[in-house]
Amino acid sequence: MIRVRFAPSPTGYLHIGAARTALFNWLYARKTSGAFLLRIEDTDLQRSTDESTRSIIEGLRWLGLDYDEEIVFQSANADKHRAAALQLIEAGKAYRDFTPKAERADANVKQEIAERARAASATGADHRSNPFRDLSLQESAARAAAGEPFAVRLKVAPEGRSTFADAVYGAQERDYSEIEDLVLLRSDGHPLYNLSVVCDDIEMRITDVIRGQDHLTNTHKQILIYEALNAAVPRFAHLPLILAPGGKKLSKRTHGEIVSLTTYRDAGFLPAAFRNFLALLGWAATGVQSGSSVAPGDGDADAAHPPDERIGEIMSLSEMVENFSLERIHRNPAIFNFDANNPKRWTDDKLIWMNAHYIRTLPLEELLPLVRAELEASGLWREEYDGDRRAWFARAVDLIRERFYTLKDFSGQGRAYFGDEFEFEEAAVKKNLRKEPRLKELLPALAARIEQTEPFTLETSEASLRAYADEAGVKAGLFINAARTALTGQAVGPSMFEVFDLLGRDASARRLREAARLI
RNA sequence: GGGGUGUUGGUGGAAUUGGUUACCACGCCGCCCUCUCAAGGCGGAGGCUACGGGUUCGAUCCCCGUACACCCUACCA
Repeated sequence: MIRVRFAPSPTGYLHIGAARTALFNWLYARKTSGAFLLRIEDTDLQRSTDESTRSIIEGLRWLGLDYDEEIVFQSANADKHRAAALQLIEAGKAYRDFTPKAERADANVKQEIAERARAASATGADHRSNPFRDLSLQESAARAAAGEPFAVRLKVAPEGRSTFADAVYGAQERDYSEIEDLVLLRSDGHPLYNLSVVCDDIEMRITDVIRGQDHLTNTHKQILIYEALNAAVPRFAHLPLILAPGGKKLSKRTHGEIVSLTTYRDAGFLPAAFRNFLALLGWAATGVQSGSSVAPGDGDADAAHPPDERIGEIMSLSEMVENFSLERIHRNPAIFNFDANNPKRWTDDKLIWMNAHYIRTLPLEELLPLVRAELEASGLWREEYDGDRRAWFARAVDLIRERFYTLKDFSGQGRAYFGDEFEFEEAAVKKNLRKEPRLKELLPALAARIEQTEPFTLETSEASLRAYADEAGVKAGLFINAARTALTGQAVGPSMFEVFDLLGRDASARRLREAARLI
């Protein structure tokens, strides 16, 4: 059985790239009827926080990615990792390195690495020239027993090469001479990343490791550890990275909240929409695109892919699962567009479009609870929306959702539909009310007509308004636009008579009168 | 310094294991619809498939080189 895992380190919020890795692991598990496990890699005690762990779990729940089995906390396995390292020493596959630990500042590691490499090539030193590499086991054990601190390094063979077939990137190989004797255990006894990952993956019986491409070259080192431990090597699939605009690495540090999953949740994105968008970063469901190569009148040619069976970009979770395959993941990095300085289009255009698409096409029953949550959060929710006015609420949401991009719009632009306290947009007041001074008298008169309209429906409200426009000698459009601003505070919105009908006679008339005061 | 991976219009992707005018979505522009704005429908602009060679009757697709980007190279993860 296929077993995959998502293994984030809880050192901050869950970001976009990690979320996609989780999604792909989940899709693969569900597609293959395998297991999707969650492991929190909290070995870096300095940086790991419970809050991050909670946000990761919340993020997965928000995305609808349920995990099987108990969460594994890597820190709980540290003793096992240490034991594994010590066992490798006994087996002669690792050695104690008594070289004093070199202190280095995080800031210039890259530079230091390059300098060290240059120096090494100048002196002819290679990765196997560690003086403690061939120390006898007895002497090594004796020095350790005497209390001398040591790190544990894996003994990498001087000759040969490591190879593996990546499900995405294909055949990979790396000469052993490129790989140093990697440290398994720090001199303070703390197990290091590569060891911990391998030990845990073995213990969790992971069959397929699906993770970011940034680990592609690390994989060779991990394979060496698997081999030293005599464990079966899993299959690997590396995912192309998601980059920031300009091809830069996505980073919490430089890009901040804008790459955090919670930002999108809090900004009113739908999990289904966000998931769909993420799935398209680095993966295409199929080569068959809706609308492509359709020969009109040639029914047979298209029989293999009837229009409704073609896979477009909009996919439900089950469609994603159905169509998912590692083979269709491609190799080049994807850029996730965002611009913190552009309030209107602060994140990827396609993501915004997709969210709007979901808002307007989701079955109403699925959207309603999401809108309810938004209204509750902004104090606009009323219990009657779930009781007497349930049908009204559904109709209101259905009417206004067409123009909305995020759930936030229901409490923002949509505010006037759910209560009397709303703001007037200055531009709308200017354009639709103040531009025609006569409206100061006409609006209350129109309100009176509205009040006399019986019954008050979509049709009768329109008839009344148009009739009064004729009498007053103005265009109906003047009243319609003025009414839109009077009733909703805005210059844009649904068909005005729908709004009259929805808000009802009394509220409509009242707001028309009140708006006259703004002129 | 070394190694790895990648490069299709602004963005995400497609192109049936080389085969006609490189396709779709988002974005952009225009038209239609119209009480506004969206949505929807229709149409358009935008690419010498990073660049330079090679193989081939033919290359987005295969090979080599260059450039650029990213990743790894740490007693970080």
